[in-house]
Amino acid sequence: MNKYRTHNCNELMQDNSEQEVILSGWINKKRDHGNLLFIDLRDNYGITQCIIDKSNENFKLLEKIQLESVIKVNGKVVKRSADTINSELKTGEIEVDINSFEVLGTCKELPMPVFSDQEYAEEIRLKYRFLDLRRKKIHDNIILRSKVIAFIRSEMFKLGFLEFQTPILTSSSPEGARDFLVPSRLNPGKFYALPQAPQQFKQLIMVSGFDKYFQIAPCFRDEDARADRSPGEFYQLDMEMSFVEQEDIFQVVEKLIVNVFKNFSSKKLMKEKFPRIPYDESMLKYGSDKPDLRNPLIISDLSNIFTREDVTFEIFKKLVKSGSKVRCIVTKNTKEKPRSFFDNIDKWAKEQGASGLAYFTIEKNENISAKGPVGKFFSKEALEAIMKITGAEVGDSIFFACGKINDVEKITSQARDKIAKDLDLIDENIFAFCWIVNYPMFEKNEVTSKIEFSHNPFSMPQGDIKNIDFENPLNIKAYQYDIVCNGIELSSGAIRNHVPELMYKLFSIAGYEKAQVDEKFSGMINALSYGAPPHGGIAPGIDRIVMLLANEKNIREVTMFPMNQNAQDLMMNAPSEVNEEQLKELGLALKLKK
RNA sequence: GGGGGUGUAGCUCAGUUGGUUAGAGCGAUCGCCUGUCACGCGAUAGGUCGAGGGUUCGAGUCCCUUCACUCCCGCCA
Repeated sequence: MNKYRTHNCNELMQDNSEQEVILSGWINKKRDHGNLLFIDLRDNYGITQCIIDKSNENFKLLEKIQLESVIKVNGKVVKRSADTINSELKTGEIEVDINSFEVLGTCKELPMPVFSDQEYAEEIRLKYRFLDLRRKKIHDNIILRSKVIAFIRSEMFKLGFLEFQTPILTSSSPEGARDFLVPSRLNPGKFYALPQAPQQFKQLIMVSGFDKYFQIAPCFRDEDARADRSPGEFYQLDMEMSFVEQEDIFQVVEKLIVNVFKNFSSKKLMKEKFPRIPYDESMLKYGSDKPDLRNPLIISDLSNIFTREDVTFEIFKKLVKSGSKVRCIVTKNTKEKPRSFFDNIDKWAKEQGASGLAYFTIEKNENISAKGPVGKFFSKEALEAIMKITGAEVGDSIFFACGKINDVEKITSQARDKIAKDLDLIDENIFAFCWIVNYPMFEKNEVTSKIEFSHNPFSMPQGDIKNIDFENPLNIKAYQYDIVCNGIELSSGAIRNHVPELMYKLFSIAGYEKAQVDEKFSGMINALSYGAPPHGGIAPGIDRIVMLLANEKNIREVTMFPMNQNAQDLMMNAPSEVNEEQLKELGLALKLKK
């Protein structure tokens, strides 16, 4: 018999009454009646109420023990009387009458209470993460994460995928995020990089003939944090398949995601076959390539309206003439909304750094007219044209933004979220997935005017390889796709370019010489010239999937030992300084900015 | 790199127009209490008001600088 316990803290029931048992766990809560003491004993599985009174020689000792101490109790299971049953607890029909106890782990005065639903400052939670993780909500989140990952593994094996590990110490790559660098002792002056993703390795696995690969892969990117983005490291369900087209990958991933979300959440899926939205359409209708499809608001382009003679909104007309765009959002039946509703949104837009949002409400007395600060600038015919383009009806309001296309996309995208929130249009009990497809292969850097890869340089361009229009690279689309859920980017993937000549050509457009490509991507470009199968894949973010399933807004709530916003681990004191010897051995000297 | 929010007891927070000795709940310590499950009751301890500087007869409160945490922009193929 195990010396610490005969049962865990969640399994004793009426059937066990009169049994002598041993339980071990943390003291979750004490209720001391002076001559009678209740102790809620907690372990990973649940809580059992234990009881002792002054007739027991241990009573005085047990009374004094700190919460969160670890103790072992020997006692007898007794049925509770009907009026003392606690229906909140699985073990609420019984209690353990303590005979003797032993302290297994003492506990100092707590820096933060464990048994409480209160929220605490992030700093203290992270410093004492081992205490924070005892708290029910986050404890359950971490267990959920484990179950989700186990489920995904099992589904992937069922689908015929093989799991492989890829190197953590690898080479730095010029594209993408900043790398974490690791100095090499045996090769002074040279550095490994931690992988931003196992991108090249998984393609090499395909070239090696393994057909279907997956991995719950750690990825490292040295970029600044956000609520849904851990600094430093995160996990992807990395996968790759040979001899597939885009649609084959969609089939596999849709099935997997639908299974996972149905299994681990009671929320409904808006559609089980995810809508496929071309990138250009998404940018127009939602102003973003990660639209929240729970939000019914749609953006329309009204630039042409501002070239009409019977529209006299001169500021916008002037901007449109010089190449700016006008985009708008229609809100249904908002004519009764107070002036403050509209002004707040305009004020909010200014706070976001935009020049504000113009608005009016469509009315009809004898004729169609527009009510609002800028309503007078629009003729009846112009309003009818706007209504035709946007689908707006009498009683609806229209918000306008004007600016350079990137700026106007950004502010209308944010306004779409903001207005929907203000009008309470978003159903929180839905997961709305979609595929964003047909990404452009290249984009122009606004600052340098150089052509750059817009996503993944290894993606296959669309169309007949022999007839791709390399003269107009910005028109080339790629077999590149993202999954988006409720406005959160869950993953991106692509059909890869497995043709070396084509790869060199695309890299040359982005300003890379052949020799540079050979050097920077030596492993892969070399492999592609020794019989590479057509292949493609995707890499859904595990942390974000669990975050959605756990209904959390912050990724730290589903990460066991996260770092803070400045990429510091407050519990382990990482990163830390190293001593002179270590630096010397690596051939490094520090030259810090003061 | 830039912008916003927060910072008062171990924890969560209140603190009025600048005005006496900075408060509450939880936690801790001590005492009372035999059916609680957020047990109850009483008492005690606990404060560099994030730090530094300034204005003022007087600063938790106003001003400047700075630090920490956090959210956002940039960044994240």
